[in-house]
Amino acid sequence: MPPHKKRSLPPSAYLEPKSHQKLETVVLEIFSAEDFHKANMRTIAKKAGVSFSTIYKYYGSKENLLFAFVDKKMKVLTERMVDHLQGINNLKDKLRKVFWLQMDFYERNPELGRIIFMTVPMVTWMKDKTFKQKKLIGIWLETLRQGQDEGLLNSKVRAEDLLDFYYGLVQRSFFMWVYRGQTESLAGKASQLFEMVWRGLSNPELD
Amino acid sequence: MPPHKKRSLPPSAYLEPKSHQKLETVVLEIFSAEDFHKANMRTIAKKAGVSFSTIYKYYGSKENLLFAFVDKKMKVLTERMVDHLQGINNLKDKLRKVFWLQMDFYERNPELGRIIFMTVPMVTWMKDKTFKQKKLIGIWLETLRQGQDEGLLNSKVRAEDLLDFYYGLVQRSFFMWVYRGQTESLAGKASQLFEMVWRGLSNPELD
Amino acid sequence: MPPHKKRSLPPSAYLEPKSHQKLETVVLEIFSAEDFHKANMRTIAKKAGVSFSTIYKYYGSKENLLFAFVDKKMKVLTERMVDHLQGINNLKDKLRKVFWLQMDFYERNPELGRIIFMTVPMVTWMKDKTFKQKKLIGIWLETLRQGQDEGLLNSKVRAEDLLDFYYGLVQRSFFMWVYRGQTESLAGKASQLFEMVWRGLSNPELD
Amino acid sequence: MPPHKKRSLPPSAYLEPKSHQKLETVVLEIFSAEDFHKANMRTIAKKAGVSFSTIYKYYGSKENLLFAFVDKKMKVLTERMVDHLQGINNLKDKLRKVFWLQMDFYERNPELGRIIFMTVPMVTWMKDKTFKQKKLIGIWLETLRQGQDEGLLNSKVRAEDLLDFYYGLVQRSFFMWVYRGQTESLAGKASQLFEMVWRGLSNPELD
DNA sequence: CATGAATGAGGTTTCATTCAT
DNA sequence: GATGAATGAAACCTCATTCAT
Repeated sequence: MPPHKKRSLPPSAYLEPKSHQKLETVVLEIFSAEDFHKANMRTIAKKAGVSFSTIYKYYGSKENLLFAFVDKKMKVLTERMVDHLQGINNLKDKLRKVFWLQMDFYERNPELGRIIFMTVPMVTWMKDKTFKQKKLIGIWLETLRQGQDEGLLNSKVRAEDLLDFYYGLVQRSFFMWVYRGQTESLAGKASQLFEMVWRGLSNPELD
Repeated sequence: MPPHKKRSLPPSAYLEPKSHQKLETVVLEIFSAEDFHKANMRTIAKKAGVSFSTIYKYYGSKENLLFAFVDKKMKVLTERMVDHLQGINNLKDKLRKVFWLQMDFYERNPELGRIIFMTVPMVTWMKDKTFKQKKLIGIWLETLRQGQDEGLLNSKVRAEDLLDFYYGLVQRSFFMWVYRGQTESLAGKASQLFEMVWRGLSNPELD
Repeated sequence: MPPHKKRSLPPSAYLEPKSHQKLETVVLEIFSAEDFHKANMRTIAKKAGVSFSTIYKYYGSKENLLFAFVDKKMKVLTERMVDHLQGINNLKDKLRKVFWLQMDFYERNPELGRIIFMTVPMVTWMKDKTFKQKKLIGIWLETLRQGQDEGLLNSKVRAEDLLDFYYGLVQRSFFMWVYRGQTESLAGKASQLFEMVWRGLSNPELD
Repeated sequence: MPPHKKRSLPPSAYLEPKSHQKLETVVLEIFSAEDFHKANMRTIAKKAGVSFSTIYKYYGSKENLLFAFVDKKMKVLTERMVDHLQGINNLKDKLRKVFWLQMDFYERNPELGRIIFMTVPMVTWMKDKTFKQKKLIGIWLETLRQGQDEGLLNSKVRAEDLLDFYYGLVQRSFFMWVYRGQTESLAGKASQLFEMVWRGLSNPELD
């Protein structure tokens, strides 16, 4: 029984672990190198040593194939973020940590970042269920709203706008880091960049 | 003499104005609706009432076709931004104006925004010559550096990072505005959002 | 493994026998009906019930497609001619037999004759490897030279000219038979026409 | 009034004599070099220094353009043949002369021969009105029939078959002369080749 | 009337996806 | 269940021919 959309099964059920592992490497490599639509399924299959019919059996389509592996990788980051966002003590410290977490993660997984922010059109990406990140977003919004309620964060805009403010910088920073040649460390700049976001987010009346 | 790659000629020299106009509408419509690679050249030709061959004669490829019209539209925004950035008096007012300019522009040209930020992979877009925007970026950086020198803006990060901060919000705001259904006015929120950016950009020691 | 240019494999290895068979019929039908360049690949694919891409995968080009089938058909005639030309006993009887063979073959395969002599420019046909027919021509020349040596055939011209004399009639007869509406039997006239060729070929001093 | 199909007007009425002359050279050169369908109208126009729209105005189509010039050139040969065929005294001498005439003509106008026998599919050529050569063929057949009636020529076949016999050799000889590299003189071999045709044509009972 | 521009058709190529073994 | 073959769609490209100025 080919799993197709049943991605709730443990990954090991998908393919032989070896092929699965090889495929992961190849998928991230190929999709991060060029436009989504320039990536070639036959090349992927060949490089991974799996017949492309098998890939179709397990993943159903090019998009699903990509998303399966992106989702898997993103879960790691997402879970770490969830951990840090929940059970807030000091809001600023938490947000700083989460910001650094992301910068560090994309710096160490630049293929992931390239795929999410550069080679796959947002519009394609939006169709994937993982995009919504309901749980994560929920926690974010709750956290930010709490910050607003406590008078720590700017209340003149909706919590969603605060989130956009935050994520806009994450995305742009990664993108320009790649564009400018990945010279300095992304995570290294996280602290200073975060200070800027924080000032943007925080309640102006506190000053 | 079809211009092919000689895009230095005035746009009116490309095709008969009528066809050119029709093509513009259709190109923006089609490419903003879906992924770049799902747009169909034959459909575009048919809808625009221009022959398939003529399009290839003038634009040479799918990418060129899209970029020709995107570039043209972007010039309008770009020039307005250049105007407002140059000859700064009050830095904050200028940046606020430019921020509003962009929000307003994308709100009134959502197809443009969708193309740039959503349907075309960044990586494709980066290859287009318009992407670099040397002049505009130059003015931005100069402006921001001047602000840093005058102690108005945060000097702990490079001017480039300030720019990323600014543009990250522009892009994310537009994207989420579309994602959330384009209900409220983008330009309407510009003022409040700008206050946030400004706080992020400005010199923390001034408080 | 599609054979591409490896036409040394047995024909049955090319495509599924059924498609191959259907394609053969359609190719001969379409290319014999009109100019080579008026034959439409898409129509051929549709008529043969084989996909366009499959044809290109196996044959690579319009010319290859045509020649693959022409070559195949010609082999039958060629082999029969080789059989009859080798091991000569009575020269005249042999040549008569071979002449009849060709007339009969083209009468029963008029599409073949139309393709070779009428719809495809000689110049195109000459580029095909089958055109040279090294083996067949070799045997012909040897045969004719032997006839010259034995004093049976005219020795005032080269064996090549004798061959031209012979083949000129074959081609012209077929062509005019078609042009005049394919009314009488071609093979039926073979005997009398051959007597003329023979008189042309034979040693005038024998009379 | 563009002449289009009114090719009865004197050639000088077609285009300015200079362009006309230039066009003739170019047309023969280009169409003799390659397949009819590989000849490019734009190249022809460019080489001849005439706009291709003008060519279309005067000739209406690629085929007409070619045939106009081929017809013109062929008329010279045809008229000479007519002269020699009419008013026969000694049949054999006349046919020999006509045979030589053709060989010599094609040897000195190889582009013509290439066009007629090699680069244009017979089937295309047949559609041109010049192909029929009613007058010439009429005289030929009359001549041959008279020869049959006088007991000089073989009466077992139709006069048409005698003609095929004759023309088959002309065509094949030219073709193979080109194929073999145009080394020896075509006209030089005419005499000996004619002896062969004559023996083929002539009444076997005379021997 | 002569011309450059536009058109439509069709060859070629590359893929994602489906089919049949 | 895994695979190679087949399919269909669409980009790309070149022309003969027609159109509009």
